[in-house]
Amino acid sequence: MQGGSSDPGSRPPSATERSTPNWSAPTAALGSGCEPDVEVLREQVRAHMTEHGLRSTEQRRQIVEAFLMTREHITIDQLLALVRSEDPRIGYATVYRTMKMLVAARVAHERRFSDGFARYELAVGGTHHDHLICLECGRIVEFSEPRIEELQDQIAAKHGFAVRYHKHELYCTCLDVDCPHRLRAK
Amino acid sequence: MQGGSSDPGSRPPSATERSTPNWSAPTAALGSGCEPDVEVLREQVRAHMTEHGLRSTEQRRQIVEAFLMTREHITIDQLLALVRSEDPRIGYATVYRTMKMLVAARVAHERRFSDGFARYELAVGGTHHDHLICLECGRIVEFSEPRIEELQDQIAAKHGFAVRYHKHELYCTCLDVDCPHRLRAK
DNA sequence: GTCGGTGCAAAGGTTTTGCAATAAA
DNA sequence: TTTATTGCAAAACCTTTGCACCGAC
Repeated sequence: MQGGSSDPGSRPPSATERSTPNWSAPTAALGSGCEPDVEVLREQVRAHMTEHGLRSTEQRRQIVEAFLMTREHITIDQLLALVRSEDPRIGYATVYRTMKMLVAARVAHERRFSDGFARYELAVGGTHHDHLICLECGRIVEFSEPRIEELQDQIAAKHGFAVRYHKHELYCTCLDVDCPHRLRAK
Repeated sequence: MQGGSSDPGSRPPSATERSTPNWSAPTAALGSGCEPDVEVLREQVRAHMTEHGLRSTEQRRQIVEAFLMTREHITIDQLLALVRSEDPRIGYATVYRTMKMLVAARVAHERRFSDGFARYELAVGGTHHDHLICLECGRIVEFSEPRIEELQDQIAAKHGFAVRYHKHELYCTCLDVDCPHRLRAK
């Protein structure tokens, strides 16, 4: 569905309207219990920018704020849509560049699941985790299992390697046939 | 086949010379002990083509044979280089299309590690496995660990999901400082 | 006034597709 | 002859980059 975009000319010309896949709704806020300490992250951004002589612009502020309010694995497109609702003139490239900066500041993690879109999540504490992605309802759930990490290290060692980082993604379907999140029938 | 050009011009014009990364040498043959039953796979291809009314062309034969002789996780570029050494007129698109066919015939598995290239491996029996990729020497080692699979299922179930497929990649470095495969110093 | 940031367009890099020519059945 | 396949070029697709103008400091 194209046409609805509030600013046609600001995307790469060849790109037809991108449809961010059903994975992960772009909701900006969520009210779960455990809020990561956004203030700490905000301060981390500030420190990084000062340290590197980066300037504080209105666009950056908006993009960073939109991202910090997010509790989802958000795509560039979703983030762009969010900030454009406040200022339609913000461009793609700025969002890309700002997210690169946030990754460099260790405030965001970049994830690439198998749908071709980069996604960003808050880098909360030292929490390492992996992901479960539902193929039906698009939910992305984080998990961490020390026993798996342990087995990984053993496997690597057995072959003469040490694990530096890993990628572990479980592509799933809902067990509950009536899952309210389900988007398409199977 | 048209076009007399023996080689240049057969790639997409914008593409500068592609350098397949250091991962996985394109060697066509290898003499390890356990040869997968290539004859079974060949028959599977034949059956698939008959069943779908696909025609047997010289190009397809060459590409399929080159792939079946492979014991590595081969990229399109590597495969193209192999078949071009026999017939320089074979084009990119044909290799892509043939590999898609082999995946459909369940003779090849497509893998995408995090370097942007699709890789193909023989689909031997029902063997499921995951991969360990060395960041230094480029080796790709297959592993399978039932205890991990089990934990995965438990994790998914705990969240109300069932695993359909998964991706588990260990990016490693060699433990042996003098690893003969090492390509670059750390 | 400097120099980094922004927005746009164009380019990168891998994969896919449209099309006219070609060849398998 | 009919219809699938080929090779080429161009397009698709997400991301990055070049550049002129703009704005933070």
